[in-house]
Amino acid sequence: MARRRTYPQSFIPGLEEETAHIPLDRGRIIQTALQVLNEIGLKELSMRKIADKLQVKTASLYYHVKDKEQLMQLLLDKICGEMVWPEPSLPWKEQILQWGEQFRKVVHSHRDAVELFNSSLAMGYERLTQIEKLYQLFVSAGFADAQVPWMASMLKNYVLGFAAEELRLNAFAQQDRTSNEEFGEQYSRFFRQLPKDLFPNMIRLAPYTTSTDWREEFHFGLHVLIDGFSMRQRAEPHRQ
Amino acid sequence: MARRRTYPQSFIPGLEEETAHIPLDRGRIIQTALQVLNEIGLKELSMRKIADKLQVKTASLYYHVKDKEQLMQLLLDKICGEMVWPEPSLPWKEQILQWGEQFRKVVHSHRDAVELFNSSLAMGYERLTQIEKLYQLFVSAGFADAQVPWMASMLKNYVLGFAAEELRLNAFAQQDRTSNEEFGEQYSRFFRQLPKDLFPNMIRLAPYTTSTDWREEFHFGLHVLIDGFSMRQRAEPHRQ
DNA sequence: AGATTATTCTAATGGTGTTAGAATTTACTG
DNA sequence: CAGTAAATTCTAACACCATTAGAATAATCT
Repeated sequence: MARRRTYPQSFIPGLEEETAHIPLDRGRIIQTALQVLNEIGLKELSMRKIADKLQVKTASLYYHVKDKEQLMQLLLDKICGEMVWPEPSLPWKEQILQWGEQFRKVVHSHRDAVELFNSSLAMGYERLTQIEKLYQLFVSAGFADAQVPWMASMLKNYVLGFAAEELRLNAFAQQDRTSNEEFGEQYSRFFRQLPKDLFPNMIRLAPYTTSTDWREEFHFGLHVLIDGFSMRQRAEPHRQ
Repeated sequence: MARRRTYPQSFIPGLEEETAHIPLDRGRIIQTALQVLNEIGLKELSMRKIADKLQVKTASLYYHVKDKEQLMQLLLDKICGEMVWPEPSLPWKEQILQWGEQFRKVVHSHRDAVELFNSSLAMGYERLTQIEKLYQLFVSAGFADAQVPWMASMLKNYVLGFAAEELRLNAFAQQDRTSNEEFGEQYSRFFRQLPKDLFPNMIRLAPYTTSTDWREEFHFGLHVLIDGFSMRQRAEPHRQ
């Protein structure tokens, strides 16, 4: 019914409707913040830049959001909402593999999402749901109650830690000379210049660390965890 | 030989020697920064506060150090230097246990050391040494070359991820009402107020997550990793 | 139409990392 | 010892940042 504010906009007939300022709300702030995050990264993300993109003064954000910290939590929860769950009818080992892949995918689909995960405790709705489903997975697989949160935490931390390392190396590769033309070359040169008597293993294993197949390494770790878990299974899975 | 600067100091005979300003250098900056870090945490740590504690203007730091980032790297490397290594003659599984305990100890002995580890690639001398020794451990245990860096990375990330969660919960407990009188109470109330139909597992398992024996949980995870690793051992350990 | 509420803006505060260039102290040399 | 060169620290500023109080404006309701 009521027309929204047209405000400090030069009057251009016909265009008036499109360029009219629509009012702020959390959803729009979160959405825009996520957009800016993907463009410039967490380190450069500021309230000012979010407000600028919204064509709004910085202080206006604080009517809809308490802190920058709270906004980051909301961002994180929004990201968690994109998680896709493995089919519960699958064997638990297969479910864990898929859970890991999906989680890694989510983390990768937003710049610096890892640091967002590592900067706060899980309290948002989507994030809690993620944990709940993971608990359900382990419980259905027949693990002891006391160990379920532990294993869930391990799995979550594995994916986050792995993704963090991936991104660190990626960031390092791009920050350096001439984008990423011949990165592996320069990175392995760093290893070769190390004192051979002090770092024999690092130098010998350099080929495996300088150019690794991330996907293969990721699955290797998942299987290590699955094997370690399965040795602590107390009973047959009771499919409910 | 040459006397150091006495500079803008009120002349008190006898005390002159003690209160004389000693010149800056990297070592002293790092040492003081580490001290300030333990007092106020990484989030509050600033160049200004480090300089203040050194009774020096902020800009002076930049003659001895390029960035804040570089200073953080130096801090991290200094911390890594405190690592104590397990005896190589021990069985590899025992070595991994000890390595994990020692690393966790180091991380805990400096406030927010975890975030320091997660904020940069390993390039300092001490940090590289840490990795080298870990590689040596896995190599001696008879693992395939290609897998050694992967397993080392997993182990390192496990300890860091675990410590991060420990500290997050700790920080949350203290930030809240009236220091830490009855934290478990309030934390478990949070779980009880969740919708029972959406988070059945979280609520049922709350007792295990609200008050966990950190040491027991930590060892549980280490053993999970060790078991997972041991299934990929290709040969007998060749004790050199 | 007037009053009330909801939302946004103006303007300021106190913090941050960093730098250029002046001032000063130290080390060296004749 | 005097004078110069180098090493080190300081002054002063810049451009950011998160956050807030209170004025100004828009939306809504009576």
